Amino acid sequence: MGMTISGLAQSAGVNVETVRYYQRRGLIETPPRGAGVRRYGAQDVRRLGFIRSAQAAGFTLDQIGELLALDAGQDRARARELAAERIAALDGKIAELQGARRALERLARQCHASEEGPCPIITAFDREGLAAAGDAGQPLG
Amino acid sequence: MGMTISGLAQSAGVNVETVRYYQRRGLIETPPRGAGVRRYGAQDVRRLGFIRSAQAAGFTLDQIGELLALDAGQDRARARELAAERIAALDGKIAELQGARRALERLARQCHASEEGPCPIITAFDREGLAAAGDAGQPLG
DNA sequence: ATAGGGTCCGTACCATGGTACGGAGTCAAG
DNA sequence: CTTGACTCCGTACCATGGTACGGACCCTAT
Repeated sequence: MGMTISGLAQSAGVNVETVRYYQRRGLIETPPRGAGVRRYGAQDVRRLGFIRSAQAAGFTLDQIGELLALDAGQDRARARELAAERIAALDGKIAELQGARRALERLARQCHASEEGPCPIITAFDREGLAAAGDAGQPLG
Repeated sequence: MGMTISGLAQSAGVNVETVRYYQRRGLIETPPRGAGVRRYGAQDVRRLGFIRSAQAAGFTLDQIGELLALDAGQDRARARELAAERIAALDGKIAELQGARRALERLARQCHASEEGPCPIITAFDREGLAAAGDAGQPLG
């Protein structure tokens, strides 16, 4: 007769409270109570797994809600649109992090190079910001 | 006699409330009130600029607090440590995002390739997670 | 001296993704 | 039939980085 909420939670390695949170968000359906306690099945396990996978791809819970709705509606165009948006956002974030990484690494190398004078890692932020530490950074806000 | 809080905020392009927030966090010192109103100088402008620059490198406000406490360049070893930690964190995050990006792009291409059957973008999450962009599944609960 | 604007301060609220708590109900075992 | 574990539910709280609001106060110009 199916598992209880703790079994469902365990199947995905999440907290019971997290499952309940997803229910409140409308991502997981809340089955009717069979004699006081709700019972969950393979359907729900898959749905929870879907949510965790989509989260790993960087979708927000709101977007995942939309993906779940698309599944019912067979709207491939919209699914592609969401994927494209996500890819663009990922590209932007990756470039930003790479810029910060390059600048920081350069500063760390400079700091290692000499123990004289003030630390370049600190003075770079102080004087001109990360971007001025080299050719590396983006003009980040 | 220096600028008021709104001048300081403008100098860094931030909200007055943000400056006050940084004061509460202990990142910016709160000067004594001269005749009812606090006055800020070049020191404070630089400090605020420092905070924004370090933020652009992905440091959290807590970490920035520590950088500030390193007293403008005295403890180089700790500064390098913080930078190294940040670089490692950035590397991890970049790899994660790149993985998600690659998987999503592949799914989007598959989805474009045919209009038949269920959308691969959806079924990939459903069946096995992002890593395995395989074939079709049943609709979710 | 009075209107208007800016400042000061506590406090509450926003998004995001949960986590924790307390009381009541329910269920299975002993 | 009681004990202990689990469930249900509302609600409050956590981190993170702010944003907004309202009343009291102060500064400057008219």
